Amino acid sequence: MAKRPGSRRRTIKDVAAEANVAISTASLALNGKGYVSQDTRKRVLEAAKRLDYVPQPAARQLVTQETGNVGFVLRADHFTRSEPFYTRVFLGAEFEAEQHDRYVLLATIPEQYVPGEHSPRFLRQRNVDGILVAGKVAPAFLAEVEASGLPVVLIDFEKDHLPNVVVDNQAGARSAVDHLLGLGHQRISFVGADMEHPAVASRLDGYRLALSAAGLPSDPSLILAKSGGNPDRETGKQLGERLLALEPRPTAVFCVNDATALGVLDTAKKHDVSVPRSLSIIGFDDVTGAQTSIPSLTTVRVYKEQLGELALRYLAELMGGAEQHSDRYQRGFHDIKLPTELVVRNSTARREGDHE
Amino acid sequence: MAKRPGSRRRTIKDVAAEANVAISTASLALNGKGYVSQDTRKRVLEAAKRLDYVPQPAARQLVTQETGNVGFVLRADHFTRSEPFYTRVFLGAEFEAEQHDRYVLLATIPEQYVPGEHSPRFLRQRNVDGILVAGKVAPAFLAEVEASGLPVVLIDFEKDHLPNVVVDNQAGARSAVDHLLGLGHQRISFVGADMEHPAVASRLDGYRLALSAAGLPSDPSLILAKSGGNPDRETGKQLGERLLALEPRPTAVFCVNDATALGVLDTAKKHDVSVPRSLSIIGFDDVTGAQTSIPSLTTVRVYKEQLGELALRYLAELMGGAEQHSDRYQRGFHDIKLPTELVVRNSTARREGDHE
DNA sequence: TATTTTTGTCGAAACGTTTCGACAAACGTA
DNA sequence: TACGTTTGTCGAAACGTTTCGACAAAAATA
Repeated sequence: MAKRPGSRRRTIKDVAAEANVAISTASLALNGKGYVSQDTRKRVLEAAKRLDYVPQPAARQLVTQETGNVGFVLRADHFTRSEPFYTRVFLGAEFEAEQHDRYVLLATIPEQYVPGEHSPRFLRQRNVDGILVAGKVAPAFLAEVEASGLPVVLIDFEKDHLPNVVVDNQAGARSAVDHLLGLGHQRISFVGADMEHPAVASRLDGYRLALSAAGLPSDPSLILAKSGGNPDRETGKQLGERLLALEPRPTAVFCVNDATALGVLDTAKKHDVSVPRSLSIIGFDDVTGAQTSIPSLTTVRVYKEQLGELALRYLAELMGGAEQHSDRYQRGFHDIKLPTELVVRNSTARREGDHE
Repeated sequence: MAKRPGSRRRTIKDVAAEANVAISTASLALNGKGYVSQDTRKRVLEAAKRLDYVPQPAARQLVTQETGNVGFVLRADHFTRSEPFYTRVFLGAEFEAEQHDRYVLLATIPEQYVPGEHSPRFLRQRNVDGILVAGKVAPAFLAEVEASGLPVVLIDFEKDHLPNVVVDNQAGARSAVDHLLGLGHQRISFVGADMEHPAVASRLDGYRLALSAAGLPSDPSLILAKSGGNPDRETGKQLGERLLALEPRPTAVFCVNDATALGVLDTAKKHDVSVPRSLSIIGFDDVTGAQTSIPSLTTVRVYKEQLGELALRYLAELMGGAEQHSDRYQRGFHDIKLPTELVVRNSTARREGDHE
């Protein structure tokens, strides 16, 4: 492990010499390309191992004109928010990148993005071969990325025709509301914010679908939504007040995410409304706080690491050979939907007085 | 902004041609090295700007034998914990790295580190010129880093003689306890866990120092500490129970961090002990949740981004010219202590019945 | 058997920078 | 004036890889 101070880094030249072949042959053998006999391949590989040879990325990059890096961009406020959602997505991407022998360069951009000023450095320097964009970002940024001509995959966000990997929000929401319906609830509210966000919109769709599939009318007064803003705990608290004021009061509520669900829970506690006895609450995401709240939160689990993993794999496909790439393109597989899982905890229960 | 599809990337050769100088001269001018006349320097710079020239990192790396990258390593569980402490540290480092035209490669390691198996890829591939290590990590990892011979700076953690950047925990703790003393409290408890952690130990030192400076005896029964474990909210809840059981009950408590402080607050609420009227609570770190808790938490603010910034600057110094480096070394400036700031909110108050 | 195709190996060129050494002009100083 | 030093510029080498084209031996085909 320890390097002798004077020991030069081994190069492919050393390996070639050790294996008694030409440099080019060594390269071929190492990369499994072209015609190399069994015997020499083995000799080269052994020599490489013996010398502890590690190829120098810079040299390869220079000739292949690829950087071996992918960029990962998200909004700073998303990255530093207390629920490490995107941190997990990033780690998933980083993990998968390792399999592809690539590095992930992280860059954050502000919510209010100004193209020239806030552009990620690797974009200006063209130090990446592809880009992952996680979460909602300013349109101006996406325009810039598109203009760069680099392959890009969006994560947890949709825009135009851009390739993306998203949670199956609609199906997830549906499973949540179906769960409530199965518990005998009929008057089920929806709580959410930032309705323009595609993910939020899909979750509302799922809510509506579940209700209509159950033959229930869709009552607009049950849909409590702030059109702008962020679906955070504070918003949940506020909308929780409106929820409790409804007449008659809903017996269950589907919240657009766990943060708002926890906010609604706060408000319920404040007004001494027993959860889940008088009110069932269900969230979405399965954040860390969902397990430790009192009561613990029934929610729809999202596999965050997998989101990053799949996105990177997709991006790798777009970057590698243009053939497969256009294949996928032409077959119209532009988005990948990641299934969710309903996690039943203690914030939901059979409707009071309901007899199965 | 948009690249014409067929347009080759500009090279220094293009710039040289445009400015009518040799490639070597262009390089000199661009990098501000050697002797270049005012006039030609200007011509080269203008040509570069006109052509939108961006040097290709790989080519430079190949000749300088530097990677231009620094590694940032931390434990996965630290990175994904819900308080984005290290995320902020990372962003600070990344920001500063930009000034030095370097990229930061992030790698996480597990708590139980096995050298061969979990080694960050950039360490094996030697794809970094220096390493930042944030937070507590396994000794085996640090040994590996040391053996690699790469310059390293620890952040928020101390080990042996390794250069580090840490919060001035002792002074911060002292300011916290001084604040409580100033409010008339005399019976002040300490709540913490993971006492072997250098930062925790320093905070306890600060606590003791403040008390003895005030002429108060150090009462061991007031020090509630789990020796192992993590100082998290759950731990705070548990130790909170022990705190409230003390006879006579302390009127104030200094918690080793905000997470435990919030846990103590939970317990106080549960037992209907009014905060801050009957019990003053003060934390450390100023996490996001400290502002929104009820009551909001008085705490010691830590400048997380600055921690990363300073660490990277320090590392850059160690990587750049060996002269300055050894200078600092020999002068013994191995650690940098970052000042804290007391943030007074609503969880601390004058001792009941105390008259200034 | 004669010819083409496949297999295996090699030397050399290329990628885009920095830096070394050579050289000459301009500028000091004796 | 003569000579050393500073200033300015340049060509060429070097960094460590991949890949191209040449070549020959072996194998397949006619």
